[in-house]
Amino acid sequence: MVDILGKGKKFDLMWDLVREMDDLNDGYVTLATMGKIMRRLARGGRYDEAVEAFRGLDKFGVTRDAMAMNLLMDALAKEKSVEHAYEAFCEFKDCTPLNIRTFNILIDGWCKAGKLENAERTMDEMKKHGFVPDVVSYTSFIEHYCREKDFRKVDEIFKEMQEKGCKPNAVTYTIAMHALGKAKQINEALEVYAKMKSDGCLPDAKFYSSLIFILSKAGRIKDANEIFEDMKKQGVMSDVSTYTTMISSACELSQEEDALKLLRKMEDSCKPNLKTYAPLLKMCCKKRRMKVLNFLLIHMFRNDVSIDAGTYTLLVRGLCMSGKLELACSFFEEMVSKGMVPMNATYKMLVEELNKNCMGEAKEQIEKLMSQVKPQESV
DNA sequence: TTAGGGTTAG
Repeated sequence: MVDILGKGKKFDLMWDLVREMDDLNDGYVTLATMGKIMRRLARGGRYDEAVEAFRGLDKFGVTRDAMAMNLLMDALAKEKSVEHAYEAFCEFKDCTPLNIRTFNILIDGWCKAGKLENAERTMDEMKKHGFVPDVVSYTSFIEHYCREKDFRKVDEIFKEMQEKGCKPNAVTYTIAMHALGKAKQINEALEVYAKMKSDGCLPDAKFYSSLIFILSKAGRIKDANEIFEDMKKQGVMSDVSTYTTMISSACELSQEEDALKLLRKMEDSCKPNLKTYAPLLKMCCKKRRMKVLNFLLIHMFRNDVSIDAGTYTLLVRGLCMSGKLELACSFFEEMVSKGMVPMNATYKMLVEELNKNCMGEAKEQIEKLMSQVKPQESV
């Protein structure tokens, strides 16, 4: 069912159909389907309809249990509409089972929206319902204070967790360490790593990937490499994000050989994605390495990774800056032919360069292409 | 069914 939900009008048609369905459902509509419908509606700003879908669950023989409730809460809160999630929570809390996740979704939503008082109020409400705040609840608050760079408050929450006997986990430590690294407090970030180890909490691939990132950004390439080697010894497999971080760091240093070696090596354990290729492509444009660029495009094709609008933009701009205008034009054309609309700034940059280089014919071609696309769909 | 990173510019 979900697979044929389709996009745009097709989705609306399916949603109308589901709405008009009655007890003839016969199990075609499952909670998973309804979860996706609610998410899709919330994403389109159709909050009331998402709530309506939840209200109608009984009709399909789908139980309105805590899991169903959380799917609705998550759909609404994820789409930057924690207020709507809370409204729905108030409507259903007395007639639907709740669990700790229901509250954690709301707490995280309030924290991400910067509405701390509401987050605290929801935490109190959670306690009244007999749930004890867990590591996820506290981590949402830590994330909020990290975003605010209020590390004194972050420490306070760590202390509170200790008092309550709630152990931070790899996610909690990743958030704190990453934020300190971003705030250029690299030593404090490394202290978090030390504390984590002394607490007996095992780092995972995502944690290592963050650690490698902040070390690289701080220019501590040797340390980053050591961590990359060390994680294997600790029994944690590098994943696509670890490799992407390492590749991106090598590219920033223009270390082409190292970057390509990593790309080759990662294929033994995981598949590169668009984010892996982006820094490589950027480096090739900058260094005018057209043969390597070509190699990468073939590599991407082989790995079934197709170029998105952001990557086309990167290519067009990168090639413009390196004076490879013919190639820039052909990527621009390819982008448009795939139905993507270039940003005005990218278009202007290309036209300006073509002008400077007296490439009148190519300029006309680009202008003609641009006049055929709808500007409101700019990406 | 809940929490974790850069990623198009600069």
